Amino acid sequence: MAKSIDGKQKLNNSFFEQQDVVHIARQLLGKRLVTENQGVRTAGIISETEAYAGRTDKASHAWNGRYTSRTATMYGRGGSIYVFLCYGIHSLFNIVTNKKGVPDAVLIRGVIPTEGMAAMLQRRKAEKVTASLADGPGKVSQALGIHYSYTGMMLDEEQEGFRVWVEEGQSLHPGDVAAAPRIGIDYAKEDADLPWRFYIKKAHRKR
DNA sequence: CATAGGATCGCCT
DNA sequence: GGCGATCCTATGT
Repeated sequence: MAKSIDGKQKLNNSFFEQQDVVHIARQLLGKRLVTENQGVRTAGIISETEAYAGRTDKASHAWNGRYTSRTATMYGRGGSIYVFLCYGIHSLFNIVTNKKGVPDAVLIRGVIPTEGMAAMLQRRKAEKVTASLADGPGKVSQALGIHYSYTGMMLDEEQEGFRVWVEEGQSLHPGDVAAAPRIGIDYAKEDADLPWRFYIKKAHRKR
């Protein structure tokens, strides 16, 4: 396992090649998501995730084996990133999981900022660091400088001055974590109520 | 705090 | 041509 500059353990790629995307989504809570963009480093503790279970999940872009130029990256190997444009404005950041050919992914829906506050404030056009600075999937990408054009890269791969990876972060107790239905997927019908969104309960959040 | 409406564009039909 | 794994602002309670 490689160590980053401040000594935190980067997650091994085998973590993202596990087969249970729901389990991975839960385990990512408390981990640290780090980016470097043109030399600017920003990071936050992952506080909210959602699992999307590939072909068998009606809420997934890859439902029923849907394969297009956009969703092709979901079929890459675990540990690659899937970033897509939502509502014409927002880049939504996912980490692809499972083996190559199985289009599972975890959407990162929220982080608690820990590093690079000045850069995140500037990108978010905010003046103060608050709990809402990066508590939504579009906000996460904006704060961390993740653009949808980066889709298809591997975690820890550098391209055009950009790199993103995941490190060990804070340990959580089972009671710190809540599960709930995913957001904005009413169209998924019988899959819309699956409790595949995970978040750190607010009372347990800390730096 | 809750709700409503506009922004904005690549992707799929 | 329509829409979305969202966010922000305005307005009302």
